[in-house]
Amino acid sequence: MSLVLPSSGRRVPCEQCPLRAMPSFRAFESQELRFVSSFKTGELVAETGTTLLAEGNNSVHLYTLLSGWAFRYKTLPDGRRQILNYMLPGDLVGLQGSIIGEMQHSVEALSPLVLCVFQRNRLTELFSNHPGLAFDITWLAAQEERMLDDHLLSLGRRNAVERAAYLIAFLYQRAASVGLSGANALYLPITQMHVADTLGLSIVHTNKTLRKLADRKLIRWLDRSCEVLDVEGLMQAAEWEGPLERKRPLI
Amino acid sequence: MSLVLPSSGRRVPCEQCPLRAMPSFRAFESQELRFVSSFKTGELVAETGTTLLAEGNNSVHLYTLLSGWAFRYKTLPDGRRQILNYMLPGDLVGLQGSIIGEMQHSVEALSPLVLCVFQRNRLTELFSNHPGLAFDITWLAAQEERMLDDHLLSLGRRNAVERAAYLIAFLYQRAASVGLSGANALYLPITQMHVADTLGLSIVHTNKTLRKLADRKLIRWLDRSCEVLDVEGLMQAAEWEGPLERKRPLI
DNA sequence: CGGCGGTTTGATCGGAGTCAACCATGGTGG
DNA sequence: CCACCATGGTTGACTCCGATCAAACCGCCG
Repeated sequence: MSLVLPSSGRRVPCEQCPLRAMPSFRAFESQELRFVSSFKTGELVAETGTTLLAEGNNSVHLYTLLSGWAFRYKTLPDGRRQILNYMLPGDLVGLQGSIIGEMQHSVEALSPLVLCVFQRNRLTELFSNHPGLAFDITWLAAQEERMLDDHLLSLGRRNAVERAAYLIAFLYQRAASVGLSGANALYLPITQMHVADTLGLSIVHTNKTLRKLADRKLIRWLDRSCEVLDVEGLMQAAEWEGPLERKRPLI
Repeated sequence: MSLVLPSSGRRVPCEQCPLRAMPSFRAFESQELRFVSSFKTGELVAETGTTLLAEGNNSVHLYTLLSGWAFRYKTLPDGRRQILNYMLPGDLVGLQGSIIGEMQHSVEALSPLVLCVFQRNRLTELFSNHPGLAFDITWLAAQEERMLDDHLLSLGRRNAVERAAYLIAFLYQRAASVGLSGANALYLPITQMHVADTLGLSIVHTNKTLRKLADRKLIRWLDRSCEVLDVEGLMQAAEWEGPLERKRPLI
C-alpha cells in the first residue's frame, strides 16, 4: 500500500527528457539544463496508492513528476478528506514543504509513478546561481496558486453539476497539455471517491451528478476511470472560459 | 468608489518601517534592505471600496500592503462572487500578475489603505542579485498556497458553523501576528456579505450562522465589523489546530 | 465460493437557499 | 427639519439541493 520502491538510479537524462521536448515547456539554456541535470540525484518509482509525502512530516524530498498521476490532500481531525489538486507530469511535488519546512498536506499516487528526485539542500544554490530557475520555481508556485483560486471559486459558488463539469474539463486540459490525450478521448485514472473528495460532495451525490453529465453525452464513466467526450460542452456547463496557456518551465 | 488617489510620494523609509520592527518579521541584511528601499518607488493611498487590481487586467503593479485590510476575489460570468483570501499589512499584492503576466483575480480595499509601490520590471534584477529576497518571494507564494489549501478544506468539508468559526479564527490569528489585536478583542472590518462570499454561503444563512457563534459567546457582531471574544473556542468549533508561526519576510 | 472496492439506485432527511418582510443607521436633498 | 432612500443586519416561512441510510449489482481476486 504505502511501499516506496528504492530509487532505481538514473534512467532518463535531463537533456533527453521526453517531457522537455513537448511544446508546452519552454526551452532551457544549456547551463540551466546542466544544473538541473546535476540537481537530480536519481529516480523514484512508486506504485498506485503509495503515500509519497505525509502531512506533518518534516523530512521532505523535492520531486518532479516524470510520468503518472498523483493528488494532494488534507484531512480534518475526524477524517473528512479534501483533495486540493492533482499532479501531472512536469509538476513539482513537495515544493511547499521544501520552502516552508513542514509538509501541510499529503500526496498519493493515482497510478504508477516515476519521479525525479532532487537534493533539497541545493535549493539555496539554485536560487543563488540560477535566477532564471528560481523565477521558474516562483512561477510554478504562482501557477499552483491560480489553480487553487479557480478550485475555490468552484467549491464556493458552483453547484454540483457545474463543479463536476469544471473539474473534468480542468483535468482534461491539463492532461492534454502534457500530451496525455489520444485523439480527443482521455481517461482519467480516478474513482468517484476522488471526484467526491475534490468537489466536497458525498459519493452518492457525486455518482448522480456524473450520471447527469453522462446523460448529456459529455463524459462516459468507465470502471475506475472517466472518458471525456466533449470538453467544450463541459466548459460551457461550468461557465468556464478555459485556462490561459503559457510556455511553462520544467525543473 | 473606484478612485485611486495618486501616489503621495515616500513617507515611510523602509529602514524605519513600523512593520519591520514587529517580532513576526525576520531581520534583513542591510544590503537587502537597501535594495528593497530602492525597489520601492513610492506610496499609494486608497480609500475603502477601491478596486486596486481587476481580473483580466494586464498592466499590473506590485505592492506591499503597509496598512489596512483588502481582499482578493473572482467572479463567475453570471456574477457569483467568491472571496479567495484577505490581505493584511505585510502582504504582497499583485504577485500573481507580476509572475504570470495577467491578473486572474481582483483586489478591493476593505478599509483605507497605504501601499508601497514597486517597480515590476526590476523583479528580474531582484532575482538576479538578491537570491535571499527571491527565496522570500517564493516563500510568500508558498504561504499563500498553504492558506488556500486550508480554505479549500474548509469549503469542501466543513459545515456552515465550522466554516464561519474557522474563517474568523484565521483572520484573528493573522491580524494578531501583525499587531492588530488590542488586548484580546479584535474588530474585523468586514460585512456579513464578505463572510458569505468567503464561505460560499448565502447572506441569510451566514447571518443565522454568525448568530449561533454569537449565542455561544464566541464572537459579537457589531455594525460592519466583528469582535472576536474567544479564539480558542472558535478554533475548537472549527476543528482547527491553528497556524504554524514562522518568522516571515517583508518585501 | 465469498468478500471487497467501486458503482448504482431509491427513499428519506436536513442543511442551506430563496423569498419576503422588517428594523436601524446614516446620508441626501427639499 | 424631515421625508426619502440605500446599506447592512435580522427573522420567519417555505423550498430544494445534496447528505444520509439502505440495498443491491458488478467485476475481480484470493
